[in-house]
Amino acid sequence: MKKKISLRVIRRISFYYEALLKLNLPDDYYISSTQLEEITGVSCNQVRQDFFYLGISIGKQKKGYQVKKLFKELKKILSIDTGADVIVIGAGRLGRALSEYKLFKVRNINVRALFDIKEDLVGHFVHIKGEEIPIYHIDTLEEYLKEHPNYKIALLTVPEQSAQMLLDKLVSYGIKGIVNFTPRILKRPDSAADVQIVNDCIGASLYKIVYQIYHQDKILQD
Amino acid sequence: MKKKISLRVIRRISFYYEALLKLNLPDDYYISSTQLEEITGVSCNQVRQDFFYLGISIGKQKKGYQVKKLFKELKKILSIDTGADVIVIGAGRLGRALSEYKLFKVRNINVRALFDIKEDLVGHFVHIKGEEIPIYHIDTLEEYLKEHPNYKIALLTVPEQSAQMLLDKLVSYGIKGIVNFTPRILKRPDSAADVQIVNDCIGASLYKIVYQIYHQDKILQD
DNA sequence: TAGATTGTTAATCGATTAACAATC
DNA sequence: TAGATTGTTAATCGATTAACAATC
Repeated sequence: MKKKISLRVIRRISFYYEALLKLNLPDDYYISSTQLEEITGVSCNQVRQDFFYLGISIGKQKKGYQVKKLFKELKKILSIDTGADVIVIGAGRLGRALSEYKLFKVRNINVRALFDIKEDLVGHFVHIKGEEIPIYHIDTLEEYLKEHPNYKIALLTVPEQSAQMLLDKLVSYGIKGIVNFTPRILKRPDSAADVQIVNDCIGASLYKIVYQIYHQDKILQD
Repeated sequence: MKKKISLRVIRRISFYYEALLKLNLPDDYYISSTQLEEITGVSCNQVRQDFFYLGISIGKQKKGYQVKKLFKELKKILSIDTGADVIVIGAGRLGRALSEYKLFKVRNINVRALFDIKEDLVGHFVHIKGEEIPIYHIDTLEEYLKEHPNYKIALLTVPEQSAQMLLDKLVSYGIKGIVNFTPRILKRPDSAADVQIVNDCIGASLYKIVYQIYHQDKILQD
């Protein structure tokens, strides 16, 4: 039996980490699950359940969790000290917006290069706080990944027509994790059981809001 | 008791709709839940359960669902004929990327205007297939919403420091649904129980992939 | 008729919430 | 000690999967 980690747990762990970062408390301060509830909106029971599930048992009764220790545990789970290198396939507006996404830096997730097929993008750079991330031609992708065998993760932001083809290529080049931001549901090639693929549905939360606003008549009152 | 609609159901309904659009089948073709499974990856049991839950009972035994009727039902749920008008607060890269997001058009979700505080953005336009969407100064937002009282939904893509302040303003101006794309968890003002707020966590699926790739050692085999 | 597929109910699975003994 | 807070188990809730009678 695989121990499963759900997207929701990881997202909450991110919340705890980011909230803690923002509060900028002294290392030896003790924070309780109730306080974490106040700043993250996640119930204190859920907080403790998450910690229990992930084996974080550093709490002191009557005090809470020492900020220094808690940081260490959260960083471990989120691989923040190791960091992660990612490449972005598709240098359109979405690809570039993701490349400069602020929270990726906080999480030590580093976009190393973008790839596109459009000649007028190739050769340019995306500027991120002093750093310049190059846009390469998609034809050089295989070569690039041979030179950087430790880059394991790709974000896919290409037009949907070429999405599945590029996913298959990425897998054949040795990529192990792909986040699909295209509107098409992509499937993992049968040959690649060890590759993680997540379909990220960008509009989903908006669609829910639209439903709720335009179907209020149908929602019964409590 | 409110009948709750989960984000997941709405997302799957979107999948069915988009898949059907792409296939471009004749109106009188009958598609089965098994076929829907093949093209969307959602199990046929889940498909029928979703239809049952939402009151779609147009199936014919041994045949399936008539494409024309199914389209009609899905459109109704997704408010596609009515459409939805939205505004975008924050005209940075993410705000502009969302404004031109292709699937919003498919869903008849129309971005009508963007708002920003930066003088060098104000007065410009975001170009979307022949349409030009204006970027206005944030100070004109109240006035703008008075002129467009039927615009009920806002996407929030501003820097996190000003996020909660702007959310409160949006609510006070009469906005009824807000999708928060900023990295901060925002809370609904106590006064506004009827306002829908969804926090959209952009990186979450990437974070899950990072976890799985860097913690493979910890995941037990089946 | 025999086979296929729906609509619906029941069973299972997973995630959240509640409860509480332990103890600092 | 009394009060507070953890770690952990149990109860609840919700979502998915499985099953199957109805029937075209």
